[in-house]
Amino acid sequence: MSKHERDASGRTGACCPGLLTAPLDEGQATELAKVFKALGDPVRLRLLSMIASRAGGGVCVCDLTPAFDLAQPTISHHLKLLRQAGLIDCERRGTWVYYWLLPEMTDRLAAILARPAGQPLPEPTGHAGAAS
Amino acid sequence: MSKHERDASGRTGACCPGLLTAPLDEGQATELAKVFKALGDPVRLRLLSMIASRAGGGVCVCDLTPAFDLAQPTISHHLKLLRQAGLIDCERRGTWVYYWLLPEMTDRLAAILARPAGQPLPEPTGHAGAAS
DNA sequence: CTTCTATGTTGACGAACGTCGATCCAGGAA
DNA sequence: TTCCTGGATCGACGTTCGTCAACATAGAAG
Repeated sequence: MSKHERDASGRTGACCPGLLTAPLDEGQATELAKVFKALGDPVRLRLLSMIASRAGGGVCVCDLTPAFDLAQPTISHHLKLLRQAGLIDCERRGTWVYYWLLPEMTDRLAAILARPAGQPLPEPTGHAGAAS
Repeated sequence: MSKHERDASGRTGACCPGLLTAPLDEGQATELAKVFKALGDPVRLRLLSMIASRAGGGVCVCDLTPAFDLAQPTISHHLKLLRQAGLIDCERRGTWVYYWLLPEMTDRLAAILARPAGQPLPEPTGHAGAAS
């Protein structure tokens, strides 16, 4: 089921030291954008969090669907996108299909968004007083 | 310039301990999805990385535009989306407009995507041998 | 075999998105 | 003032996305 259809999963070419330290090239940006785009939908975010927070063995689709006011094919479609983004994987066990998180991808995103240590935070020029 | 038009910047209601530990509710998901959607475009990712990697004082739009094969209004539009997502802010200095990163937002995203410590990684039930 | 249930797939529709040309606004220079 | 330049806004176009109903598929149970 998780055969050859991952688009932006494993290899990025490098370890991606973060997009906050050096401008990333077009290829990296395109690949990363696919994953972020997969996260750019409330339904998929909730699906991912429901799957990720169930730490054991995987979550059955039949547990996910009733949490939404959406038709079953819609849920299936969102799960497919999350899978193609390399964020989750799935397996059929008898009648049901179970999904689980691929923490490598979320780890990678977290590392990319985190700044090295305590980046200088370039001397507030008078602005930067935005978020609470 | 950075007045009242941020949509998903500051307050989330809580500190958001991460979407990997507990299923997030509809409101949190909707708000988070706006930010991830802003990151879900290669051009915006490159813009953000170019802005973020210039640690001092901000980047002029005139330094950003020539890096893309896009018309100037398109770049302006992408910058606006990044600003509405609370990821960057800008200021006019004379003739030019300078953009800079709002690290609070990227910090928040990184924290949300990171798992608490070394999450159990739920005893591979036979699957989980997917990636690489 | 047939039947039932749980999911994935297909095709279509409206809405949102990315892009552009044209235009407008803000500042600096003459 | 009038010009010019950097950047934002507007309106429109084609593409992509989210959603659904209909259908297809995979196992389990008769």
